[in-house]
Amino acid sequence: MSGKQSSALTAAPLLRRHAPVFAALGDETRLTLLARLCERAPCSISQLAADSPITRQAITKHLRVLEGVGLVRAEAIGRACVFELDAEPLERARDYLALVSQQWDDALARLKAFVEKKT
Amino acid sequence: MSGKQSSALTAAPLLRRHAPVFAALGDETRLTLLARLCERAPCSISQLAADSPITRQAITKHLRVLEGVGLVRAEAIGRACVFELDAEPLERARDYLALVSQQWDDALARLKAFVEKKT
DNA sequence: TAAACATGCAACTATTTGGTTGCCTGTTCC
DNA sequence: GGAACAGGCAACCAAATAGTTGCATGTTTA
Repeated sequence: MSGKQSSALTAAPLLRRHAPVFAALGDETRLTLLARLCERAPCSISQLAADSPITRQAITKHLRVLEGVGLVRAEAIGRACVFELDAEPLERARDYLALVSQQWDDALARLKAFVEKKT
Repeated sequence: MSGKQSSALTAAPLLRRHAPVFAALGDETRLTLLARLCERAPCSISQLAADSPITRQAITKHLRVLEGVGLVRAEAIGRACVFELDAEPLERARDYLALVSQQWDDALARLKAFVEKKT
C-alpha cells in the first residue's frame, strides 16, 4: 500500500535505540565476554579477566559498555562484582534485523512481480 | 552435554566473523542507509547523500564500510554508483543473536531445575 | 591484625573513526 | 564541445575508543 513508505525502519527513534546495542556487540572482546557469560554465568570481573589476554581494567571498561546498553547487569557481592547476561536487548536487536530482512524480501518480491507483469 | 562447554559461541573464528558486521550496524547513519536501501533500492551515492545532513564523501565512507562486511553491493551504472542491500549477512547476524539468546534461556532453565532439585 | 584479593579511579598513549574541504576525472546531455 | 552532474582521492581534524600503568580503597581470611 502507498508509495510513501519510510515508516518502520527509518523512524529516527528506532534507529537511535538500536545503533548503540549493535555498536556494543561490534567488538570481538565484548562478544567473547557475552558468550562467556552466556555459558557460565554469573562471573566476576576477575574471573572474566583471567580468561583474557588483556588487563582487568580493559575488561571492566568493556563490561561497562555492555552494561550501558543493558546487555548485562552488575551486582556487588562482597568484594566481588558479578555480572549476568540480560537477553532482552539481544532479542530486540534480533527482531530488528529480522524486520529489515523481511522488508527487503518483500521489496524483492514486489520488484519481481512488477517485472513479470511488465513482460 | 558434559560440563566442558565453550564450543559454539566462544569459538574464535565465529566471533571474528560476526563482530565486524555488528560494528558496521553500530552507527546511526549506516543504519539509516540500510533502512533507506531496504525501502527504495537501488540507490546511487548522490541520492543517498541528498537525504542526509552530512556530505557525500562521508556517505561514501559509510557505504564502503557496509560493503566491506557484505551488507551492500555496489554496481557502477554509467557515471552513477548504485547500491543494493544484501540481506545474507543480516540473517547470519540475526541467527547468531538467536543462538546466544537461546543458549542463555537454556542456561537459566538448567539453573532453575538445579535450584528446585536442591530444595 | 596483616596479607591477599577484588575493584575503582585517574592519567596517559596510540589508533580508529566520523567528518570536513579541495581538487581531479569520467559521463551525460544540450 | 562545454556545462552540469556523479564520483574518486588525499590531506587534514576532532573526538571516541581500546588499551596501558600506578595507586588508593574496601573485603576476606588466615
